[in-house]
Amino acid sequence: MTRTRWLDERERAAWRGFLEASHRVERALEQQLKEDAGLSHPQYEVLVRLADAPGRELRMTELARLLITSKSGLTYQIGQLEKRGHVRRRSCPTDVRGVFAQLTDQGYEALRQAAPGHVDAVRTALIDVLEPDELDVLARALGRVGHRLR
Amino acid sequence: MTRTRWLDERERAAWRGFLEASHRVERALEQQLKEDAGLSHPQYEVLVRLADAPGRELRMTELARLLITSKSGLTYQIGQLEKRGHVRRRSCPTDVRGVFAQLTDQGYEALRQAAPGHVDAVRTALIDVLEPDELDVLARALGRVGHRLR
DNA sequence: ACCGGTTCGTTCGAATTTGAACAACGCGCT
DNA sequence: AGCGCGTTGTTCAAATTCGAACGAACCGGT
Repeated sequence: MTRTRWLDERERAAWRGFLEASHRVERALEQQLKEDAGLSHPQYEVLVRLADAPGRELRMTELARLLITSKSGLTYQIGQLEKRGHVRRRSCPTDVRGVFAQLTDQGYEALRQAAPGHVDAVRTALIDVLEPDELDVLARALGRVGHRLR
Repeated sequence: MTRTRWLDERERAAWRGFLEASHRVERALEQQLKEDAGLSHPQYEVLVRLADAPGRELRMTELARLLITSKSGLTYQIGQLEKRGHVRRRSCPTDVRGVFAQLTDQGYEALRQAAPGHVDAVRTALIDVLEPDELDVLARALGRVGHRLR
């Protein structure tokens, strides 16, 4: 066990900046989505992932993995979205245990209506605040960060 | 109302990278802290902010602002930390409504013990994954992002 | 066909978070 | 001094999150 390598000025700035940015961006998006579309950010992400998937459906476990959430948490959110008719559950033909979460037409429509406001918010909060070169560095660096934590 | 400016490839990569990184890093830190120190990340941050403050104490509202959390949420967490003896409440002399949250010696000690493991985790998850120049860009860019959302 | 070890999704209880409502107080202006 | 408005911290109910436990089902090797 070696002595702790504390963060120097630059590292501390990067860490604090990352923390504050992620909290504030999350907060801003949450508020915008709830206000304009009646959706939480996790719920919106569910719709996005399903819309991008073949057949607009994904297995629960796979979806949970994509959303970086717990299985039980996803069960709850899918339940909520099912109540609203945005999502439907379909049992997997090849695996009795398996369950597909499938985006309904109504869910797709909800996503279509929510998307523009959300993208605007993402731009306002993050993207349009960055210079083009910063954008690339962010994508590469944070992509690596996310990748190494899988 | 102009037509929506959707995200192009680079922007999408930056956005997704940011989202995934923040979720995974948060998750990794939460787990490490809970496991090694019995503290949640929010709780750890409370201790840090108090330790850095003059007199090791801060007003509730000010602390909530620093932590980017709700006042009610802070009330809860301070209650938890008070139970453990890490924090004590002190009423403000110049404002009857005011309450100082003050770090106890025991709380300081808990922070001292938790800090090395936490810093290690921050390095592993984020800092040591970045190149020096990426570190600077991150600090500057995300610092701006956080600042504009205040 | 049959174990042993995984994997699947849900359920359950506990912990946490939030916003609204609230009571009490400070502050500036008349 | 008194009024009006903003602030302070807490309480409350509701929503959300997580991990552990669970029953059920899959899968590979025998």
